Amino acid sequence: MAIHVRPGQALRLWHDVSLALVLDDEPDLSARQITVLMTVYLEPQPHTVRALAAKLGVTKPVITRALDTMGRQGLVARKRDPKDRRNVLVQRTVNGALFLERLADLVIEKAQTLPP
Amino acid sequence: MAIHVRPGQALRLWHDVSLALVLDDEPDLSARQITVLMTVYLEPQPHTVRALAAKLGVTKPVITRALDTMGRQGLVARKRDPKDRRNVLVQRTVNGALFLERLADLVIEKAQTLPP
DNA sequence: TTTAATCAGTTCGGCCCCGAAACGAAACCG
DNA sequence: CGGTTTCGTTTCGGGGCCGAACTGATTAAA
Repeated sequence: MAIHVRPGQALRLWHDVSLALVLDDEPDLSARQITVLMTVYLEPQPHTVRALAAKLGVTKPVITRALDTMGRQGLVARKRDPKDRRNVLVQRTVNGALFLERLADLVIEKAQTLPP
Repeated sequence: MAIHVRPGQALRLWHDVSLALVLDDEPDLSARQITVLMTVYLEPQPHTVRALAAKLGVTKPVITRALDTMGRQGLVARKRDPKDRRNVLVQRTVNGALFLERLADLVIEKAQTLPP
């Protein structure tokens, strides 16, 4: 079920959602942070720091810091891998699921009200 | 011509586009910066610093700094309003239009390849 | 014409992120 | 075992963005 959009609609959609994210009072996530978050929730588990860094094309400290920040906001959680205690498994949380649910609703709402 | 998307598709679309933006080597724009940029290109001119700040719900220095950064990258230009020389008019550039054209293409491409 | 209002920009201290490099813990391996 | 690799994290110096407050320029009002 491919979705067809025209250029003006694509830009308008991206603008409207971005503006809504900027306007709400929660602190803005950076492009990298939100990409980490969505990867954790959309791609199959498990997620390690190393794998996330490779997938985004960034260094490991970037992932560590993103997990610090988003962990403080309760959007993700860390857990040591019991099989190999060098690994850290990034886990989903209720808060994170709710955040992405709201983002999805926002995209849907803005897509529906798109001018022709 | 409203566009209908389901939650999983909305998140997948946002993720795929964000990941593509993170992966390319150009420096990432912040959520505020990209919102300023799109507002300038999508909303009717003219755009002043004060009006942009009000529309995004941020302070004026945020807009000034965003214009500094994006001006350095050639995405927008500043021009004094000849009618009222206190005002700065934010103007579009070829580079900025190209950037947003690529963003629109990215959204369209990711929307087309969306799983059902 | 002097005063007040309204622009955008700058300054300030504080905070967060950046990549490269060094680090400690854990697992592997000869 | 001891040495090496592979984890994630921390440290470091540098740079950008943050809002509040202030500055300088321009316009409007009295």
